[in-house]
Amino acid sequence: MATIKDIAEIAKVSRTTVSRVINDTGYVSDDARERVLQAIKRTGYIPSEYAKSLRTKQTKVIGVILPKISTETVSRMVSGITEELSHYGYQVLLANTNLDPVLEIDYLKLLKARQVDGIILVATNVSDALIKEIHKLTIPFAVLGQEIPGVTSIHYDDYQAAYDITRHVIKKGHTSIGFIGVPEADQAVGYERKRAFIQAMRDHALPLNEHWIQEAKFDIDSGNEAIKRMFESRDKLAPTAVIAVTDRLAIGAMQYLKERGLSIPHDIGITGMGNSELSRYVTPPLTTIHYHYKTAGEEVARIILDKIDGKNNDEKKSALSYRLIERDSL
Amino acid sequence: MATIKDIAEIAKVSRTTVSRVINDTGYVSDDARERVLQAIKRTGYIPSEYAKSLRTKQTKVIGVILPKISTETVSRMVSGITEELSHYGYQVLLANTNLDPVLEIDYLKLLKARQVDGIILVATNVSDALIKEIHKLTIPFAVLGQEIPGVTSIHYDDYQAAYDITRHVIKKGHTSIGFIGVPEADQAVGYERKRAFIQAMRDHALPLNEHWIQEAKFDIDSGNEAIKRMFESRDKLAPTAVIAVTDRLAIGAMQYLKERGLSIPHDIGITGMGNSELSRYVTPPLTTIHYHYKTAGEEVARIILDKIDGKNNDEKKSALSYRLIERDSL
DNA sequence: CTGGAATATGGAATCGATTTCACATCACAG
DNA sequence: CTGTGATGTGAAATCGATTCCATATTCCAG
Repeated sequence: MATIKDIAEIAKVSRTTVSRVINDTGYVSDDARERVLQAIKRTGYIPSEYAKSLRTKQTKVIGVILPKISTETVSRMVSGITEELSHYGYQVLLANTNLDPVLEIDYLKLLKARQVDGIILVATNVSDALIKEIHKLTIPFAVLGQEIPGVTSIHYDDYQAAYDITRHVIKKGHTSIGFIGVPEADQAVGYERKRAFIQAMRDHALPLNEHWIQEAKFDIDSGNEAIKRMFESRDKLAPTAVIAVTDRLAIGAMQYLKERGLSIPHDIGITGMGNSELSRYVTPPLTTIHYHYKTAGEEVARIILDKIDGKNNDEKKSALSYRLIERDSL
Repeated sequence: MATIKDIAEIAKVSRTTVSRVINDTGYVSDDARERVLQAIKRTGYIPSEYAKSLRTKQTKVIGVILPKISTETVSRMVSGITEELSHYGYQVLLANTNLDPVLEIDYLKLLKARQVDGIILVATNVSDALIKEIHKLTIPFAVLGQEIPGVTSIHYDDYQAAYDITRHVIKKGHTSIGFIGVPEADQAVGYERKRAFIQAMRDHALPLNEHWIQEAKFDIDSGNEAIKRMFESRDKLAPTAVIAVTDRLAIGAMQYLKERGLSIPHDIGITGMGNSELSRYVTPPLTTIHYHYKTAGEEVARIILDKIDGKNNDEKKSALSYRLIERDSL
């Protein structure tokens, strides 16, 4: 690999002048510029980003920490992030934690060592240890998907969305409504959505049957098992509609209902949340909430860039919009 | 941010000794080591990766160029790559080209400037310009998903897989078989799979109807339109089975067939390729080919690491296994 | 008790860029 | 013709680490 020194020698100028040509700063005679440009072309010289970063303290890299890349939600967010950042010459250093909370903190340190210009955390569960570590950070930082006190974050209005969909189900005439949630450690999906469901039911003076409120993990099978528990509870009563906090959960539940010979939405209605691609192509298509994941990625990228530029350095919250998508499952 | 110089001053030793403690090399007295460790803890010092890389010529970063992150195939591959690399302390710098061939080459240069230790290209269409650029590369390089002459690559045995599924359809008793492909610029999915289909038909002395061989793009709607063209050809004949080169194409086709009131697989059978999550949950579930995408990611990561270690520096091809998954759509 | 190996430490060069500063030349206004 | 601002260039410091080499001390074998 050629270095700036080689170019300088070939072009018979100093390294300083080569640097001036590359960065288009200061005064350079046409003659010198031409010789440098020729030398660069001949050697295929590319300036080392590492040496540059060492000197300028700018890396043009944003670290992105994510829980698991191979989910639709996350990959759409990342897609938005990379697209937006690339417009400004920034690149993304990925850190995939695979849902391991220890790795989350490790990666935070690793990214610090790489002196990335900013860090975006795509969050699901947020441990106290992580929050502590985040507050120690001195570089621009933002969270996507959850709300963390004192930290800039883009999150979905999970409460309102879940409230809306519950009200929608009620408006359709249902009074016996089941709920499939996830552990409350996930603030947004687990806690907020459940709280909204319960509140909406109370606000409409509808009864809450404890057997009808089930907790599952994030996968499809888990949704299947959760609704099974609902139907096999001793009191032999079953809801006429079920709200699942994710599409996959809803789809798992639909499997069970079909196996049991129940017709959707005739015998029982069901709704999901997330508008995954899956939700559009199952039979019947799933009524769900559409979140603008990619837009959220773009948004958080812009916020980080603003912070790097020194604008907008204070904490900021923003909730992204959603919309209810009515299909045939309810 | 504290630097090695600060630590040296606090611990009253030279920078050399601090470096020795950090990297656990050479001789350091227990006393000195203790003071350095204390200083590091007190200041929260993290060595700069940039400075280190500049000196050692090792970045511990692998560049990954991909066409589009938000597809299941790619995100599963990336998941395999990051997981495997993280075991060896490597990180991934992502370059998302969003299917822009110009960006592919730009990113290749960008990654070179960052002096990544190796580059993995997840490929769909491979232009000649790109191949030329690849051959100029001096750092470890591997391709995932396509075969490029003279370049280490992991690819799927697309020809054999497509041949197998065609034979499978024929064995089920079908003789009038349609095909939905993609442009042949995509060597693996477009060219090889089509070639295999045609060969299998010939080998079984079955007729090829030109109206029944359609070309589509990669999305679901495109599959819908392709089969529509098949059914609306003037000769009024329709195949009794259709092979689509991707699951999404197959799913688009299924939509059309359902709208037309045809029963799958009774009136017409259909198959996809890829075993996307979608394929399992559509109705009826899709017969398809399962590829081990994540395993492929792990495999290519290991190959790159071997190359970095100097082992296995020569060109290498390897084809990953697949298996036919029979479901109810055929 | 002496010489070589093992232990311990630091000075200084180095990696490849940017940036500050000093200096040289030139043009032109007054 | 002289002073001043614009133009052009390079020497040297700098960023934050690693590493080679020199040097100092200690230890033990012969």
